[in-house]
Amino acid sequence: MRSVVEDLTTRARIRDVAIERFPKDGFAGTTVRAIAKNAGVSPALVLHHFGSKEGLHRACDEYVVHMTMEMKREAIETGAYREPGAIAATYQLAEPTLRYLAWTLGTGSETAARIFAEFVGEVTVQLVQGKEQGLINEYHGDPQKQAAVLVAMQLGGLMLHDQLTRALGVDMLTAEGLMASAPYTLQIFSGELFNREVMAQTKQTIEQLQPAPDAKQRATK
Amino acid sequence: MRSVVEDLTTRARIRDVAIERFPKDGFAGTTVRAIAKNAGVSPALVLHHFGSKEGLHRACDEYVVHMTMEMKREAIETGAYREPGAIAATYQLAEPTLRYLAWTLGTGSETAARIFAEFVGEVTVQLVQGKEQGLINEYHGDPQKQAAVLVAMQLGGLMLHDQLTRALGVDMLTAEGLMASAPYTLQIFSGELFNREVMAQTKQTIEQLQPAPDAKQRATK
DNA sequence: CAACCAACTGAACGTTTGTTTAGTATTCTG
DNA sequence: CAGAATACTAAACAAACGTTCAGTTGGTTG
Repeated sequence: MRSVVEDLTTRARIRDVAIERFPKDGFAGTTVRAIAKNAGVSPALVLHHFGSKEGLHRACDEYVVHMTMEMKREAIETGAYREPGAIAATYQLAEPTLRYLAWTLGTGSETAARIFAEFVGEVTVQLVQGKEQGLINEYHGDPQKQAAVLVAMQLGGLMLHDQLTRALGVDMLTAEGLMASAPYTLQIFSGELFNREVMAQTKQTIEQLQPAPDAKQRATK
Repeated sequence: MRSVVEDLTTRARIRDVAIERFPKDGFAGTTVRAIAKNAGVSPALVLHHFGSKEGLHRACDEYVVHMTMEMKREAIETGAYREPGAIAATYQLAEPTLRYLAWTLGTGSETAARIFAEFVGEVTVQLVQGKEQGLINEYHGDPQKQAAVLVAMQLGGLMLHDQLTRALGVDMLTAEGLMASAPYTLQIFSGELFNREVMAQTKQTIEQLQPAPDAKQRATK
């Protein structure tokens, strides 16, 4: 909606400050006055540009969603990412944007649902297409559900970036951090971590405990 | 610290209301008055019991951490959980407790770090011991780092419970939800999802791009 | 029964909150 | 260069905030 050219305006500066502060102190915990002070303007100007504090929140959401989609689209076009997919590309976003993204996902807001659904949709396509191309062996059950579980796993690393950064000793919001964690992720995904027999047995046990996918509406115990 | 017996007091009721509201509206977004109203007491009583709003926050943290550790200890003693470990047992906690846990993990607080480290510590032991017992084939590099990545993945499902609940059609904060997602998780962990050759190639590419684990302190780019 | 202590409330406190309003610079437009 | 729109501020507003304080209740103890 807003072009990149006019994106260095005072309005943009205010928004960028908000994007930085909201994840840190929460929405209610971030005051309009604090944002204004950080942006070097009066509190009234913040509301002049965004109507209300909630309006500023919406503008931040929109911007971050826009940037995320843009980054993914670009990554897909240039092919500059590898399996398991779209999320890896996200890490090319600026750090505050990533922090905001992780924060939003945890709020359970409508924006969070939108972003999650977007990721799931894309990974679903990658699963189905990948299967045809031989990149994917076999997904369990519904590809959309398989994608959702996969996306949740990947985003877990994003949402817990602070903890992972400490554990791995590399900033997880940078490409370097993603690279550092990738071998560990791949070790898990490759099936080389857990013993095959134990897993197969566990899988069988779980599937026996569960009703068949068709048999719905059973009385609870 | 506090026994289970005296845990149905007014004090406990106030704390339980706080545990329910903090994840929903955030710390700053939850008012002492709202908590008092929900607990059916005066705002002054909240501060009488907990000293301050921040004191209430600490009490909630302590309680949830205590319950989490207790649940894990019990699960380990009875052996009532399977790989990949300690996190699965956590799902036996009450739903508000789980929501609070997920929220805290996202705040990056000291409590979050404590809980994460606790999980990582336990999973690390499981990895090392599991390898001796043949349950674990081979972890990549440092077992603690491998555990951290594993824990982050698993907790991703917890933190994104709202989204996963929608995607899978089962409440992810119940044992039923965990069971429903398990086959999808296992499909990923078993190595049956992604093509082996593609993964091996990706792994090799990444390891080539990275310096050897020993060679530290290289100039950036 | 007196003395005490913890549980609990109503009312008020000073502060901070988001927002409004009236007005001043600055920039665009014909 | 007049005029209109836009960018921006200082000051003030009512509402809501966390917290305090003085006081009441109800059970326990000597």
